[in-house]
Amino acid sequence: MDYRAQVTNSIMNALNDELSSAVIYEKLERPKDLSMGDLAFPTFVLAKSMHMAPNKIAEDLVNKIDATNYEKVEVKGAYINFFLNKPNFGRDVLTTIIAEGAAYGQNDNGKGGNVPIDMSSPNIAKPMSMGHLRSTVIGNSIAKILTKNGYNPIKDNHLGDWGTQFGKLIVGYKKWGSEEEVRENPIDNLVKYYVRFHKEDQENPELDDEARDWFRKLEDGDEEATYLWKWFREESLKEFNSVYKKLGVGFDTYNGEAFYNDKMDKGINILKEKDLLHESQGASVVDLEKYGLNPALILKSDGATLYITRDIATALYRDKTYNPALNLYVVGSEQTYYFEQLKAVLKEMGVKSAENLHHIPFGLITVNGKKLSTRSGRIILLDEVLDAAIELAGKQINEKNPDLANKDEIARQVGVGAIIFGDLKNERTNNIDFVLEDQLRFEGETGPYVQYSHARAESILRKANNTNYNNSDMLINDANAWETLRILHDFPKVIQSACKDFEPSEIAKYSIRLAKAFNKYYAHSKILVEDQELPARLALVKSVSIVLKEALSLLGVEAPDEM
RNA sequence: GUUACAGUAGCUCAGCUGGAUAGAGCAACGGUCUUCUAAACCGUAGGUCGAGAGUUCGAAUCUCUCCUGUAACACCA
Repeated sequence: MDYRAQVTNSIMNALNDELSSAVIYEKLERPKDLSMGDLAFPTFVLAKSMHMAPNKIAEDLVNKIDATNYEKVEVKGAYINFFLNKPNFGRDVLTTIIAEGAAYGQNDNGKGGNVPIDMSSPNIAKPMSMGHLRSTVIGNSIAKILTKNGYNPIKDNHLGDWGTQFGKLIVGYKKWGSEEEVRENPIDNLVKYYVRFHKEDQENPELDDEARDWFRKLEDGDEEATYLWKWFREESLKEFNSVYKKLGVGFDTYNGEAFYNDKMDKGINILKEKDLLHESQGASVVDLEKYGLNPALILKSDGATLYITRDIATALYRDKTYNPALNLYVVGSEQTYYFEQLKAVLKEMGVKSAENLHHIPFGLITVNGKKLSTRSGRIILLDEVLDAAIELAGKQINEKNPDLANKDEIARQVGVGAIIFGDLKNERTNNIDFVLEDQLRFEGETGPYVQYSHARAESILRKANNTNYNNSDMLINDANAWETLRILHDFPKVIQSACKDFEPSEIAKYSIRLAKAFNKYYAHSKILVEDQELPARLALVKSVSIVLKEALSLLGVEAPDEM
């Protein structure tokens, strides 16, 4: 039921066509305070045309409004405040949620359209750091939100498994490495070679030439180079997958950069056919002046490809394979300019999905204000952070709920939940200066707080003798429950908005609002009391449980029934 | 230097397309477990919304200028 439309109608009927219903609908606002009602109409807009003071307009108008469907309609200053009929509203909301269950809030706006999501994308032979967490977790959540909105997301782990760094890696491995070392501890040792390479090439710049040679060999299909590349890739993936498992994230495809290695000619040919490629200082560029952008470098002066060459191939492939409704790239905000260039180049090429290409940027993670970088050794290992969180969650369980069954698994859900939720709670684009203690908080507005609220709801349902709320009249006469009911009603709207903005934080904030309202209700009203309203109250608790669990699920966070 | 993004309580952040006395969470101080999980709830304290102009009935929110911070800016990704 659209209560905003109902209020709009009430106002329309009291007016003489001074405003269109669309304007009224849009002008209606939600008062901050419950004491000011549920929806409010500010009369300022009418002041000019009616030549009256807003306060006077409000007083006149309220007398013409038919208030029978409301608890009451009141004037306060220039505002007309509508108080909805709480029992009816509550019954509507609860009936809907109980009937729809986890599907509550689902819509079909996406009409099944394919949405490839470029996400996670760790680099082979480098450890996954907190930066990759962001792309992984944001992409994963957006995929779930898209599904809830009727799209068909395709999570693509666009592995960084190609590029000049492999030349460097091979040089490093051959000079200072050994097979045993890599077998024993792949990523640690590969990183060691890589870091050493960067240290030594400052003294011996000819190392860079060697690295370039090796990368050329790799591109040309040289046997040794290819063998090493494959091996490094395989070992790295093993480690990545254990982290993904811990996080509970999966992918539909792992089409890394190498996958597109033999698919780049097509893009280059289109560029040539359309005469978009120009030579500049020995390299090939596309001029983007009409977009207000610098030229995009497509081929290096030695003819080697670049990131963008592969991204063009990727776009062509996705265009052909998926005919995407949306084309998403969850990549750090430092690449915003690059994606503007990519989009412009694709537009010039006439690639269809360029129009629907969205870079979904997220803020940088720093330590003491400094950027992370593998080669300098300034890095936060994702796996270590997750383990620290899981360990702490385990400790908390031993203190608070020592008899809990399945402790390890729940510690994982809570610890990982804290990290994921912490990442998704705030606007994507905020930068984060990493402090471990900040990540390991389980109180206040955190993932565990929301999980705990859900577990409390489930606990009540377990203790209830019968949960036969299906036959309930769903009528609750309790002011303490009102805020919770209102928030439950908002869920479908929040799902749409989060999808439109590609913003998981909207879901996270919503889940906190709901958890907070429910905890308040829980603290002020006794639920398990044998009276007439018990079934309705249980329906409310069940609804809270359903929606909290679903909200967390949209974030990629699990909701244990006990913790 | 150019461009982009940011500047709100001690700290971390919310404040939707401008609207009613600027909100949370941490941290501080105080209160609430013989009764549904205290990872909770309730209260106290804490702010010239970076500065200044402008638009408007009305600005943390829109426009401009300035200050500060971060990032990007051709052979990395």
